[in-house]
Amino acid sequence: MRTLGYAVLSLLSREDLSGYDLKRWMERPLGYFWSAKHSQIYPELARLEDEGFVTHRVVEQQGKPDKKVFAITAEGREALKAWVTEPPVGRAPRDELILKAYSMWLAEPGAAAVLFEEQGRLHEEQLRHYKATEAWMEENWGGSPEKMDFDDFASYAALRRGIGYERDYAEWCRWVAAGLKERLSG
Amino acid sequence: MRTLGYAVLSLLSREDLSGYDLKRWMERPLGYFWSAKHSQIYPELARLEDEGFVTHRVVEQQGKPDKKVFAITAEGREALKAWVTEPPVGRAPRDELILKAYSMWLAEPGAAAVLFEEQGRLHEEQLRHYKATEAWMEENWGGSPEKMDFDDFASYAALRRGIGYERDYAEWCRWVAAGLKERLSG
DNA sequence: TTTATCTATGTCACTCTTGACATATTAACC
DNA sequence: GGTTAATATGTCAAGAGTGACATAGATAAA
Repeated sequence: MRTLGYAVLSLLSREDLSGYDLKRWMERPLGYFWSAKHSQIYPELARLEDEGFVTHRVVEQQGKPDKKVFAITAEGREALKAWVTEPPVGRAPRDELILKAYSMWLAEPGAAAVLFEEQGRLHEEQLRHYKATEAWMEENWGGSPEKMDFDDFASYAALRRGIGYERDYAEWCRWVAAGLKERLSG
Repeated sequence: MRTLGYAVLSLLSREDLSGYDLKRWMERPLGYFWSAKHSQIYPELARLEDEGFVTHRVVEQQGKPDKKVFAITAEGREALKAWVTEPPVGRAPRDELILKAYSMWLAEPGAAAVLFEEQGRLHEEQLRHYKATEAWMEENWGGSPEKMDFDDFASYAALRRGIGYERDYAEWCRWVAAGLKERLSG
């Protein structure tokens, strides 16, 4: 099975969801580390159902169209559990901003500094958002990681990676921008 | 043009290279932040030549097959320069290990701890490699970033992002593993 | 002499992913 | 009554990327 299938199962292992619900989780917050569009999700759900990893029931709603709510099966949960402790398949890292940094010597230092300051602000903004979520989790999930339920700790751990990433990325952007500004005057 | 084209131009802006040379740069060190296989590189070179961004000449070698050495054109250099200060196109981040962390509550804490310790070691190893390169650069390129040539500073900046990334990633892996071990005993 | 390896260049089928197209229900607003 | 937006589910064409296939010159080792 491909990683997308496990991403879907990882959400369904916590809660029954429709394709539309999954689409929104794949935007935020799961999308912060694994994203997919609805054009991938609906065919993937059909495959997972073919393979016996999920089932669905149609739910009628008032004020909204009917929906198909998917649930993970015992086989699905077993497959997901087995996958969790397998080493991840190595993906080629691709970061366009680092590539731009590698070529920034061709550009005007001032124009490049603007870019890295802008990007730094974007990462700082994302960091603030993550920090607010972290504070909410710590308040509502027992104060410290050791006291959290295991599933809450798993969510908290994923968030902590996001915090580290954005903090470090923002700092690097500021450092690059500062280095560029030195080349402006002296 | 797609990012792959600019990755190729970014290498050719520093040095004339054959498709085979580019392939090796795309493994290491450029591959640390933008990678491509030779099956992508050769067609891309043909496209770049069609568009007038590169030219090539055939070079005969002793003891090796002939090669086509590519050089960036003035148009290619201009296109690359303009691209450098444009904001990067947002790519969907995908990190399978964070997805595994998000689902680790389904697994045995001990088995999951083994995974995160393993992955932590891999990131520490990459970090050591980067740190050795950093030391080499500082020794050979003037001691500190401000004293470096602009193109050397650009390479150094790209490396510094890698160092921050691996350091922070390794630390997160150790932190997750420690949290999992607590759930083993108490 | 055969085999393996490195250099060197290319093509092709397949998978993954995206963006556009397509349709339908219901609510809210003008 | 018409428009817009949110909910809800799907398909399809195209692009990006990988792995396998293919060929070939030259060296070195067995």
